[in-house]
Amino acid sequence: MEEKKQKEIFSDEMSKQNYILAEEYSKEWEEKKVFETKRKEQKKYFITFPFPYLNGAPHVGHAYSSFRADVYAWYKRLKEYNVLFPQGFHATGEPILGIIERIKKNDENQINTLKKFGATEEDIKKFVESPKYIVEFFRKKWIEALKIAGYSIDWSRTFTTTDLTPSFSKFIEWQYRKLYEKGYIVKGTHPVIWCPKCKSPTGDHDRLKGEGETVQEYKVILFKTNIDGEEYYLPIATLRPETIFATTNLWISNKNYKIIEVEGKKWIVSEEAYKKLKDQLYEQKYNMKLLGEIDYKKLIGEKAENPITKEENYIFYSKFVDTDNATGIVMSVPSHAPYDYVALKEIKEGKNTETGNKSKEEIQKMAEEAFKKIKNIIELEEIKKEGENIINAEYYVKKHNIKSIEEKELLDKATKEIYKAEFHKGKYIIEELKGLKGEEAKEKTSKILEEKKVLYKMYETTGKVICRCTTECHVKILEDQWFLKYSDPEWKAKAKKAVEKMTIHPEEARQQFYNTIDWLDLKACARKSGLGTKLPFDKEWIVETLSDSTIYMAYYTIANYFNENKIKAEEINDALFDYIFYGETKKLEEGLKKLNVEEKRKTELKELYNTFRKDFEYFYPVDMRVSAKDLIQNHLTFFIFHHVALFEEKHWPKGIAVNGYVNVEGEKMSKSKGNIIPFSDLIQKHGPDYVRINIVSSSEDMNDANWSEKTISGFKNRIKILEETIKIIEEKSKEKKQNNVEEGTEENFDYENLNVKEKILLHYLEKNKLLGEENYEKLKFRTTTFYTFFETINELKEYLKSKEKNISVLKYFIKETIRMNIPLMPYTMQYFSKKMNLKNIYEQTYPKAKKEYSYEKAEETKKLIETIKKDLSNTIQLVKRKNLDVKKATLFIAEKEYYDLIKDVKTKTLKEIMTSEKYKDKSFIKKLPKQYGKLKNYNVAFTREEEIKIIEEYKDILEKDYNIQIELKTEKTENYKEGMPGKPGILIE
RNA sequence: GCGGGGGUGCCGGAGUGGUCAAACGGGACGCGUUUAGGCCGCGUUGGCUUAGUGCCUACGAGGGUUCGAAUCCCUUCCCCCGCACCA
Repeated sequence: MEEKKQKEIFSDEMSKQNYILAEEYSKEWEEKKVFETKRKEQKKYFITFPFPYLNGAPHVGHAYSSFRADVYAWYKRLKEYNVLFPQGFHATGEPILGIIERIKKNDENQINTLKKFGATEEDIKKFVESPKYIVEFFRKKWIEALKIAGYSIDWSRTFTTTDLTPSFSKFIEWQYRKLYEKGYIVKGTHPVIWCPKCKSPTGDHDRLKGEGETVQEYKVILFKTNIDGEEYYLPIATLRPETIFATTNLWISNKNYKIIEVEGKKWIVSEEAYKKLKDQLYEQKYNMKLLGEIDYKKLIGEKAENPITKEENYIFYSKFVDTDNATGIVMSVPSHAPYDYVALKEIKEGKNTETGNKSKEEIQKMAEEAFKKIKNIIELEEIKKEGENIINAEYYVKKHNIKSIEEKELLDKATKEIYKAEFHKGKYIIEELKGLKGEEAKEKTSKILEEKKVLYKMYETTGKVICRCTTECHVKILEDQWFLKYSDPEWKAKAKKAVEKMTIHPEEARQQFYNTIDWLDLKACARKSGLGTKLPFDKEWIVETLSDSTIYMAYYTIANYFNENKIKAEEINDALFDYIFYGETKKLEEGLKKLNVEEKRKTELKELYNTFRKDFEYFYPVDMRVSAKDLIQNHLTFFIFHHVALFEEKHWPKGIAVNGYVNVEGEKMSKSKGNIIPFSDLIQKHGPDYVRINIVSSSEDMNDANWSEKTISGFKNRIKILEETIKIIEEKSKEKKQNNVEEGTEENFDYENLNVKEKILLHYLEKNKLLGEENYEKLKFRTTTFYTFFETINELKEYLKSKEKNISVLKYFIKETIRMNIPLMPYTMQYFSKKMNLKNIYEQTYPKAKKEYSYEKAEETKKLIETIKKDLSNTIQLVKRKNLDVKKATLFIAEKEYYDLIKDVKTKTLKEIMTSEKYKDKSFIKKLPKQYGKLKNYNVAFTREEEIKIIEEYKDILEKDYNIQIELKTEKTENYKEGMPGKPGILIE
């Protein structure tokens, strides 16, 4: 607190006031334990927000979702629910260890970030000693920030994952043993992008280069060859095995190759390939062994046999062959691969530099021979149009004007294009593949090759991937990996059922959940490094981060007892968890028996476990989980999966609300832009309520929110209006007290005797209550704010322009407005509540809309006044443009007959009206024929008398708005300006 | 590539068949209030026109359905997000 005081940087007095209120009330609420929720008779509402990761302090990005959760919690409290809103913290996994690593390496970025969040040099030194210090540091920051910001969190139930909370680890172990028993956890192998130096999978965020690259499966096909009388195999690697029907030659690089043994055959592969195959279990699966090395020169100009066509293909060198890609041996299909086409053409033209043990002429001759073999096996309509015998690749090479094998960019482009065209639109014209589509041709070819036992698989990255440690990565197949079996159809079906029954805001998100459930496959659920709980049935492994954060909400229901030391982690076991969550009495006895405690304690514990069971039954399921949309594809869906796997249907989650991301001043947040504002800075500068309402109302549904400082003024200005109104009320009641007049309450205004302005004020108040509630319910807080705050206060603003103000009405209006806006600005509303003698905000309810205050002509009255205002301002502008003084406006109410006329138009013909005696002398009758059609649809809401009365009443507001004297004339006088019903004539003087 | 969501005024964003030149919020500008600033009030913010009016052009682009489309259908271009062992 001390250091905070020093950097008082409030944007203005109002922000400062708000912060001071926050300090006062948050302390008071904490002391009174206002938000500590206990089981009671009242209906409950359990709302959660995903626990934040403790590798940083909260920033503006966290503010949005978490404020949404809190606004909803406040709202449900106003709706008389016993709201449970707990908050834990997350520390499982690598990131915290990552911080330590980076500090050790003196990473400036990291150190600056830590300092930005308030860490001192001392702190940073300590962080290196143990992750515990980092966790403690950030947890403190988080709790401080959330408390001052007015979050209505039950802190008695907080905890941090990992073995920092041993009882939680026990809970995770229970979960995993259960899933294992149910067959939802299985062992298997899995290819990952791997850093050989770090000896760990290299995720997107760990990459220096190659973000977004994934694992790709190459087909490896054996071409038989004979060198020095010995049989060897050249394993070519390809993504398009179906083109094997049109090979002309093979490509190798100019580096020496390794000779390896695979399933008893001698393969020739690049050195890099050998290492990769080793990591892809070739030793285990195919008994791979390294035999020796072979000079690439020996291979050039030799022949190898295509296993399908049995044709002999020459082996050539080409520059484009990368020994670090797949096997380092490539089959050449010049008809369908631009690289092959250009490379072969170059050799044919004698541009080849590496001829091995052969002469240049020999190689050139061989190339000529190979070139003759080029033939299309896939036909493309658009190329056929150009001419019969055009080779597809040739066409694309010409299209891009590719001259040499060096033009990599163009070649890549051409390769992509031809592949796309052939895959989607190509027709196979060879016997074996006739009539097949792209994917089918691939499959069929693979099948043939498989039968011939010349087909293998190899994994490669889709592009170069370089680890942060600057090592190049490749694909490794992880063995004995633990997986969650999200592929299980029954499990999927259950998850879908849960989604079906769930309340989801916004509704569009539901489809995304279904898609995710369908798409999820085996998911690795354990890793070897990082913080976390050990996998109970295989202690080498640690339960992976995302899968240990799926059902922890259940732990909240009992966490307080562990926090209060009523029970220790040793005093719980699987059977007892079973009892808490399933209520099996048998399990209670069984679990207690297993505990290594005294009998006396067992009796106490039995009592306690009964309480746990009751608490769990009372609070579960989760009623609403509020989170950002990026978690749909992972966490939130896992949350559903694990619940349906482990809990009874009545305890499945009931609601999920997702929201967008947060932009700052219209820009994406990013470290490089430096626009990640720490939460505490925001609160300090603007005051918690203004931060809250400003960000929560900036967006809704899945749209991205925006943090903009400018918009805060809109809230402040309107709060000022409320303040001023309260001041008016206070002054009036002082006056009354001095005069011994009894103070007015909202009950003592007589609705029937209120004037139109007041009725309208009340009408909109009641309407906004209703609309506010409707939107609160759906977490559409932007719309909520629109009604409960802007619209409501704008109405008030208009009313305040009146000369005479009904204090009782104002009092009622203010009280109801306060109640509507508690979730959006709790501290301010608490302050106003005190001033208005209302209860504390946490004891209040959402104001019920009073039907009897709805005023049927409200819309019409508003329209009438708006029309007059618009006409007045238009006319005044026009007069002013002529540089004339504007002092007075006279409004002429249309003649009485005009009102009759409008009625007549609806029922009578034009002729009848024109000839009517009644309108004979009236000037407006001359215009009637032209306007007849229009007038037929003209809607007059009021009688002449009503209209006069309304305008009379609004005279003061009009005078104030235009700073002009207004006179209302109901008779035709000098300078008469003709108007219409609902649209008086105007004379400006 | 697959899946999801979008393209509206100076900006953010309402609007999903007529009441739309487009709510609401913000910005800019002008006027009023004020010693001044802030706040507040009024107004302007596609073009032309006008004592409170009328017209034209507009809701990514093109085409269609309709008496009538920002809103429905088709085509097309563009943007954002996710695609896994990473939290």
